[in-house]
Amino acid sequence: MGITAAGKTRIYNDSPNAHENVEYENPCANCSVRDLSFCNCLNNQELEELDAIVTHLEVPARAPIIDEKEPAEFLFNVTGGAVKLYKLLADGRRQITGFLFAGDFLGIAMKDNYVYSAESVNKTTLCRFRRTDLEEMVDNHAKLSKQMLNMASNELEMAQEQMLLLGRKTAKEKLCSFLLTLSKRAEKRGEAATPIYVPMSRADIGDYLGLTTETVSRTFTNLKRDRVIRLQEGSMIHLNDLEELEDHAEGL
Amino acid sequence: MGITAAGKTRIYNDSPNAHENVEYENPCANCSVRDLSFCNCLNNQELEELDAIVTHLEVPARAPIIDEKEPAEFLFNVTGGAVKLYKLLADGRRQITGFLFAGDFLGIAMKDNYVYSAESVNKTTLCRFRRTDLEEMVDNHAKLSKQMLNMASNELEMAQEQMLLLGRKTAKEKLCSFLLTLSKRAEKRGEAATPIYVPMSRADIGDYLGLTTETVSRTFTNLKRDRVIRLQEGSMIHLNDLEELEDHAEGL
DNA sequence: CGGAGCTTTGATCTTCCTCAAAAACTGTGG
DNA sequence: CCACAGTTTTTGAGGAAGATCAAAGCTCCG
Repeated sequence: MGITAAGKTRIYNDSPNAHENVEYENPCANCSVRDLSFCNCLNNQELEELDAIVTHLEVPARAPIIDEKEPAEFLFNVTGGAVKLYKLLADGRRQITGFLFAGDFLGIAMKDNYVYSAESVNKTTLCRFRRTDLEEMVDNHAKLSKQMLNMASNELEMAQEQMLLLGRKTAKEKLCSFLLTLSKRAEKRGEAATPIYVPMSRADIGDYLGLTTETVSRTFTNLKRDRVIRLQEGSMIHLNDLEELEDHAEGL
Repeated sequence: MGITAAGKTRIYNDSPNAHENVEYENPCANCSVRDLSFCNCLNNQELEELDAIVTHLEVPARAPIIDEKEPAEFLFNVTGGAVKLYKLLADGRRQITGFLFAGDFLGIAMKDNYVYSAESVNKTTLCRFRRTDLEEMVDNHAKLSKQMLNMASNELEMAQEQMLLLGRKTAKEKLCSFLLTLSKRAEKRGEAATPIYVPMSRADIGDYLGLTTETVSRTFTNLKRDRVIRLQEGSMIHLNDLEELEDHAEGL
């Protein structure tokens, strides 16, 4: 079951007052997260082409978005909220392979079938593209193709960093690396490096770092005790000393 | 120090009898691993363009090829042998992020500086390209760009599978998954699914699977005892039952 | 106010790591 | 072809990080 399931999603275009809002005339050109997204390489005319094939969606927390092994009909761009990507083993063990935030693209590494599942972490907004539509557009716009390659290259680098984390870091190093990465990504989106918004559960963090919920919780407790971090209201975490955190992340 | 270091590498073009061998007239067109490589999408004329920018190298076992953080001047295509890619932590802990074999490309995920190091496992042959040369060619040939995106996409999928392995699998599952992956890749290169050639050391395998040398060795011993595998001459490993191995790899 | 789900804490257990030494293999020179 | 030095692999004993099992606190909502 994907996000097309009835009752789980809302399509912006269906909203009763869409025609009243001038922004809906050129949604892509006026998109607030465009300069974070793959489409920032397109000019206004090309953005209109994109408008013609895009559907805007909003999904609640914990809504399935794609399912591993299902036909890869749609690709997405995250415009708000957060998404987790994950793979499962037969007995239910789960590995979260990444979190996506505003501006991140979902579906780069795609065959004819999805090779992982995706679920929203909190309330999330997405641009949805039919894969065939977007592929056609990529074929006709070399800069889009270059952009995609660039994004794939970045994801690959992040994946390699995550392999180092999963294979060789301790629980404390893993958690510090995670917080630091969230901080750096927030900065890239134009947000503050601290405090950072950490909407995912302890279980999600554990499944991302190759730890159990309990170990994540205990490690958080230790970091609080050692005044490395401070938990704040509304899932915000303050990082007391980025340099120190960097050292902890590398095992120094 | 990279493969350009004196005494470490031999450049085929420099071999004294290069002009005597008709194959050197159109090396790329006559390349034996072309249908495994990125360049299989090029026609004969384009292969000549490629010939103009390629250098053929041979490196012995355990030769450094690229070093993390050095300027990314060259990209490579592996034509024979095996290469390991790895990242290091400050205290020497190492994570091997992948092994490359004939037909595999080295350098997809590249910024201006290398983001990982690479070293030959055994005697290895490579095509070397200056990054600027290859990028220019990619810019002028849309099918090359598409090919690169495809390869990046495949690597990303492998990376995600490896994250699942590193984060959530047991030692036995890790080793079975590793052997099975080697087998499947050998098949893709047109080799037999078993026995498979496993030239890397126990330490390398450990650093790839997030285990110690000792644990790898012990797990091998168990697999031999349980008649899952049989070690043969010359680093060959016979897989007794691929289906059974598949089950062990998934924890079934 | 009450209940479901999430987080934290505690006690115990297991897998894998570490340290150590023996065994097997590799390549080299005599 | 063999001896031997260096390296890699295997095996063993003991230890530690993190997993598991269990229960108590919190939080968020209806």
